[in-house]
This record gives sequence, structure tokens and C-alpha cells, in this order.
Amino acid sequence: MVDTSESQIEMDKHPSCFTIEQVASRTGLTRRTLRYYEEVGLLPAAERTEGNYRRYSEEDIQRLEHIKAYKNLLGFSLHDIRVLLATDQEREVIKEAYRQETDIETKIAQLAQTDVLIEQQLQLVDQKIAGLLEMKASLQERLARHAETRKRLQDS
Amino acid sequence: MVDTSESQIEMDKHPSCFTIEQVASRTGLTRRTLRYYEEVGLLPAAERTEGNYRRYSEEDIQRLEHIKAYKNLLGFSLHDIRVLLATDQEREVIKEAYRQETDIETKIAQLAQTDVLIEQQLQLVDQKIAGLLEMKASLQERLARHAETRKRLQDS
DNA sequence: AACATCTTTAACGTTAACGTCAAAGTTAAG
DNA sequence: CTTAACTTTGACGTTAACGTTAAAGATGTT
Repeated sequence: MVDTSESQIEMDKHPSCFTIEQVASRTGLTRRTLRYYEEVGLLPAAERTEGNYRRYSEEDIQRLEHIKAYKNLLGFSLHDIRVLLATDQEREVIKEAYRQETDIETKIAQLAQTDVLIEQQLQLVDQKIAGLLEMKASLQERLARHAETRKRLQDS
Repeated sequence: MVDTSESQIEMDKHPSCFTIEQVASRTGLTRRTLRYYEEVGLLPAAERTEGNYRRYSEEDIQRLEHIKAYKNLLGFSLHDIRVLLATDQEREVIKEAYRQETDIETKIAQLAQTDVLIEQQLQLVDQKIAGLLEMKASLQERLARHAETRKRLQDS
């Protein structure tokens, strides 16, 4: 690791071929963290070169940004984030089960099942928003009181 | 631990004398957690009885509720919370200095100083709210797509 | 006084989310 | 072809935030 960005291989700006180091420096995460996220299933297993080196795509980077936001801004655990970001993988799996399932009733039941999960997360998110709005209101109230005081002080 | 609330000692409803078990059940934290918070300096060392038992006050409970909010709603680490609560106390200190100050110009300057702290916290809260709203929208989008699919399945 | 409950401190265990190090293979560059 | 830089997979180490157990003392009840 000596050059932070473009040291290796390809001169081509092909959109879906970043080395682990490039992804690391662009996301602000470490290489270890990227491998760890793959290990625990947060990131779909990256493609490999013939030499077995990982190659990441733009979508991977997008996903990593999402993960960062969920983790740092919202304080979710990686486990919770995996549930929240169940988009790609879950959608694939469910769609597979869909194709193999001929009974429409069963399909609808499967949909409802994932909906329950999503609604649980929605509730949690709403709770957090409510708490944050409360906190925000109380902080603004303080600022307002200070403004009042300031005005009184200046009228003297 | 057999009775959750009033098993021990005092019949008197004195406002600032709760056992560790009472505080635990009222805050939803564990006794271990209360001792731990004291250990790491999040909570001021509780008063003791002659028998060396901890006794908590109303203010302690208030502070614990604050800590819980910071931790669960905002996902702050205990270390960050200690800093945040310190700035709260710092504000108190500044307020004290404020009362002793007679010069109006100085008073206004001091007000502005605490406002900076408050606005920093407000910014953080706003960031978190924005992130949560984004997440909420994406979850609702998924639900909508599922509803679409459900409709298509039923029309067949 | 005996007893069941509560409390104390001390110390070791646990889980998540990585950090760090080692041994070995890969790649671009000289 | 050699070499420096990059990568791989283990595997063990670390920190935060507690959980759990143990040994001993305290308290109110019988």
C-alpha cells in the first residue's frame, strides 16, 4: 500500500472493477472491515480476478455508504443493518422461491411474512425519529429562551 | 430479588433514597449496569448508607433516562455520552458564571458561547433525523412494491 | 438467633466489530 | 526473473458494554 488510488493494473475506467484498497480509501473503511462485512453477509461476496483478488463494483460502494450511514448516524448493529438491507439478496431468494412456488396463496403469504419484518423496522425508525424530534424541540426551546434573554439585556 | 419495588427498609416516601433494585426496575437497566455506569464516571458516585449500600436520588434517575435516550435513540457510545453530559454540566457552570457577571456585554457573549454548543448538538440531531427519514422512505417504498405484487397476484 | 433477601466488591466470561500479525500466493515494474 | 507492493486466508488480540458467578457482609422478618 503506497499509492492510495491507482497503483495497480487497469488503466481502463471500467465502472465495476475496484481493488480492495481503492474501495477502502473511497469509503473510509479498512480492508479488514470490507472482508469482515463480506464474511458476515453484509456485502455480497465480491467477484474475484484469476489471481483470486477481490474486485468491487459501484453498487458495492453504494451499499457500503448506506451501511456507514446506518451504522454511524443511526447506531444500528451490523446484524440489524443486514436485516434492513435485505434488499438484493432477500429479493433474489424470495423471487427464487416465488418461481418455484406455484400456489398463489403461498406466494402472498410469503410476501406478508417479509412485510412483517419491514413494518417492525419501520416502527423502530419511527420511534427513533420521535425521540429525536423531542430532543430537537428541547434544544430549540433553549435557544429561544436565550434569544429572549438577549433581547431583554439589550433593552436596558 | 423477589419483590420488584418496596421490599426493603423505609416506609417513608423520602424523595431521594432509592435502592439499586428500585432504580434498576424503574429505568429498565440492570444493577450491574448501574454499578458500571458509576465505575466509568457516567453517574456520580452514589451516596451510601451506614451498611455501605448505594442510595440513589431522583436526579440520578433523571440522568439515567437521559443516558438511555442518548444511547438507544442516538446510538452514542458511553464515552460520547459522558462528553455530552459534561457539556451539559459545563453549561451549568457557564450559567453560574453568568449570574455572577454584571457586565451586559459579557453576559451576551456568554450566552452566545453556550449557543454554539447547543447548535452543534442540534446539527447532529438533524443529521440523524435526515438519515432516519431516508431510511423510512426506502422501507415504505419496499412495502409499496410488495403491495403492487400482491395485487398482480390476486388478479389472476 | 436463624433465615431468606438484599447488597457489596472482585474477578472472570461474553459478544460485536473489528485490529494485527503471519505465512503464502499475485502482480506490475524494472 | 527478481523484487516491492498488493493480496489472500487463517488465527489470535482488543475494546466496549455489559453478564455471571463467587465470597462475604447487611437487613428485615420470624
